[in-house]
Amino acid sequence: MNKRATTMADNRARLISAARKAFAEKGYAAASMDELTAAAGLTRGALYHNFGDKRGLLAAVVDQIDSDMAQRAQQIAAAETDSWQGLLAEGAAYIRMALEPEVQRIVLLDGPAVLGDPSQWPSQSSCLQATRQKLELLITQGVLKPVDTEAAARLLSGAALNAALWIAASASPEAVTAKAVEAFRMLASGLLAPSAIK
Amino acid sequence: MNKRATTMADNRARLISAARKAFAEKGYAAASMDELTAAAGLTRGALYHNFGDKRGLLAAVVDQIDSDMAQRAQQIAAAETDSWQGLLAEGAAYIRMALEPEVQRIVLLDGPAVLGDPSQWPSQSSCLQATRQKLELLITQGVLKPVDTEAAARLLSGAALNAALWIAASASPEAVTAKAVEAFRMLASGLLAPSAIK
DNA sequence: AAGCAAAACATACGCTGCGTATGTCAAATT
DNA sequence: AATTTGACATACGCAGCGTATGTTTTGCTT
Repeated sequence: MNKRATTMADNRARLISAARKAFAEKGYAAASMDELTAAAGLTRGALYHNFGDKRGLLAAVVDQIDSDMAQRAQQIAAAETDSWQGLLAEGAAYIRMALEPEVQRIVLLDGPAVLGDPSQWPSQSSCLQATRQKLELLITQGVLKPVDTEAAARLLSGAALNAALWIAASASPEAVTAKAVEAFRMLASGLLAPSAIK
Repeated sequence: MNKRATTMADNRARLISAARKAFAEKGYAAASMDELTAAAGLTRGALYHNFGDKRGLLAAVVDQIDSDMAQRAQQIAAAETDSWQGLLAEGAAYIRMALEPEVQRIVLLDGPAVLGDPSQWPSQSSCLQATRQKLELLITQGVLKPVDTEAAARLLSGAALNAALWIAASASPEAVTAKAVEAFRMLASGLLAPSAIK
């Protein structure tokens, strides 16, 4: 195999890894590219060659974290047999994931501010796509009212996001998480078809 | 009256006004303080004397816009006789207000990224407070289930925010706004007490 | 196998922009 | 009227991004 390609892939991975730490700890604006690359054992030369600019690096980092999140959510949702319970579990999972500094600081705060609307990202915000598919399934099953799935997925993810910001800023994360998850379930139940209400 | 105080208040107002424009058009990070102050007929000296630093200016701008929003929402909600309809109208109003560049770019994107959680702002995010009070009223009236009002207000505002980001990035804002408002109403109806469901 | 071309990364430079330290002038106080 | 206070301007230093240029290793060609 190509030695060039492997070392380059390795360097990219190390830069992204260092960026995840730096962006999560200092925030995008305060993260120094010199420190970042030095921590990865490289210089800014490697950075601008691989990612174009600082924004490009953030985009790569966001893409990676977003993929991780979607994968984890997939597993959690798959554990539920009922699709409706799966949706609720997924929402709760997103709220909890959003408590991690990497997710919150990078994906939820700096990401939209620097890169723009999440749905326009190359990853297309995998999380959004996943919940949307789940909603479509539930509608065909007659569990939900025939709502616009993109709209519902957007609002639900937005609700989860703000819940996370709230929890992260609160003094007692556990208690607040419980409240947030309950409120999330209540809001989501507004999508239920009349026949599906227990 | 003091001449010092009046001119100082005037200068503060002019700086905030110029900042609203610059931050909305270029974003917080890309807005130059030299250009900003020059546009207001002043220099950076006035800025650092009045607001401490760039963040301080953003905080002042956010505070002003947030107050404006709350006031406008108050009027809109007051036009509705039914409290429940008032809540829905207020939500729709927030979604529409969030389409304005000043609100979206400054309050919803850069604000949280630079200043942190909105509920910790000096204005305490007036919008959040307003919806929360409305929710409390509706619960005492028996219209809503006894949900935690802070949680519900947070998630609702989060949903409205993401709806706005979605609309702003879309090609046909009108059509998307209709979908978003409908989904918002559906989610909010999840808070309704069983007896209040028509 | 040897030389060549290309690419990955390092080094060096310039420019922008924030924050601060110092200066100045008007206004309020006495 | 003199003095002091304070609002704002001017001047400086420093950090950090992006780019232009240099260097070395790799992979291909003949």
